[in-house]
Amino acid sequence: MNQSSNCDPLSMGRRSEHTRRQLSDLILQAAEQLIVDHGLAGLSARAIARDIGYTPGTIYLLFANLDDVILHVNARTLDALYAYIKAAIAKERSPLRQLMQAARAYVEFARTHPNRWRACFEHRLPVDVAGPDDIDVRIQQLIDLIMAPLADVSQTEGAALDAAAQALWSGVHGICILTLTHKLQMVGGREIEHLTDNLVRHYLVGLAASDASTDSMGP
Amino acid sequence: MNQSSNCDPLSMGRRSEHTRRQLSDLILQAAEQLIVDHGLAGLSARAIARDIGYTPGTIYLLFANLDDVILHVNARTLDALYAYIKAAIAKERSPLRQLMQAARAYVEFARTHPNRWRACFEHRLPVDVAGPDDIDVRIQQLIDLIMAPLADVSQTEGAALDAAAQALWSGVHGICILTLTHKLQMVGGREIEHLTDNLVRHYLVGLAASDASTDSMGP
DNA sequence: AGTAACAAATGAACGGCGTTCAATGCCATC
DNA sequence: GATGGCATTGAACGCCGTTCATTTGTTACT
Repeated sequence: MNQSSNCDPLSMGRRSEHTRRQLSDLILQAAEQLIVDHGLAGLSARAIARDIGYTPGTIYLLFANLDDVILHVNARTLDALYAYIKAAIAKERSPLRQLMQAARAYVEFARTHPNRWRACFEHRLPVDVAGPDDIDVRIQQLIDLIMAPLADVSQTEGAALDAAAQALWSGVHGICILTLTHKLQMVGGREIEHLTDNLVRHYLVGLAASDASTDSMGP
Repeated sequence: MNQSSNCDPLSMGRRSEHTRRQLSDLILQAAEQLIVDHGLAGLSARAIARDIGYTPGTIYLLFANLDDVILHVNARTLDALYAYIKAAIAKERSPLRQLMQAARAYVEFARTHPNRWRACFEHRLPVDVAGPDDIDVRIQQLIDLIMAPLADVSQTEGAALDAAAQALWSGVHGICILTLTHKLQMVGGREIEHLTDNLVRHYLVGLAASDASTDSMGP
């Protein structure tokens, strides 16, 4: 009656040379490699299938559609980005340096993995699903990473702190986007790191100055 | 021998109900409308042809390919954006207010024409043509718009001024991107305008403060 | 051993895409 | 009227995402 035997339920498949989990990983790895090599535009179900030695239909046994695959790849990328920034922050002690290093880590990740990074933000879902999916949650987690040091540096809290974190993070993001897509003419030796430092430093100075003059009335 | 007659060379066409120029405009208008209605993903040669009453092949008599069409639509969009920001700046006198209004105009344009605006930055060319095309030139013109007031406010010039303009403009751009793509959780009543004001104001304060402490030694 | 049951995987098919190009149709001219 | 020649067509190619009836291989039970 019951299917309990000495073989685990995961290997119940008939022709399966791979567990569902293994196959799922294969697909995601192949998809990620295609994105790395040729960008989001280079991703196709047929290309994935070719690379893993299956047919396109197999992908649809494990994922709802290609968007679903992309979402999973992007989730992995954002996890890696999260870990990278977290490590960068952990290396520093002073909140100010933590913020600077976080920004630099973000930029460096985007520059090291341009196609994976861009896929996270270029991928446009169909009109549906306004609800915050996995991706949006992960992006919020990225922003949360800088909340603590930003609170220290700016002496703000609550909504003002949230706003500052979002503004700062968006700003760095904008620099990455425009630089990676070559929309900014980088004349001379000015590099993306300089722009990032410029933005973060001046923003933080201004933020601290504004707080000092409005929030705290002084001791 | 020569084709000179009482009819202008533009109407030499045989079955043509439209001048090449008219037909080109028809195509661009239809393409723009498709982008407005359904985003870049909603654009296709067949859809354009259907809307203007021609066949897909006709498009290729006037444009090299669909990318070429998109490039032209984007150029128009950036021209409109340029005019919009320029008008916003012209309404103000003080450089600081000019910068704030320029940022707000940018945001407002992106919010009013989200699909057209996004098309300018989502469109990814094939690996070729690194050379600065029309689009990049127009983006540089946008940045140039804020150079004069920024020079006033910041008391900087040369490379430092360029860097400040790029950093500030990229920051506002990043806010637009993340907001329009709903990657930022906009909790409470915080809106994109508040974020923009926040970024611009604090950045400018910090920029001016840094200049005062480094560049000019003070009278 | 034989067989029934069943899941894994296939591959053909559908409609749509960008793009090309020989063939067609229309017009101005001779 | 015949002719030359360009504007336009529409069929075709090879790609795409996605679906699903069919096949195939494995297990479980007789």
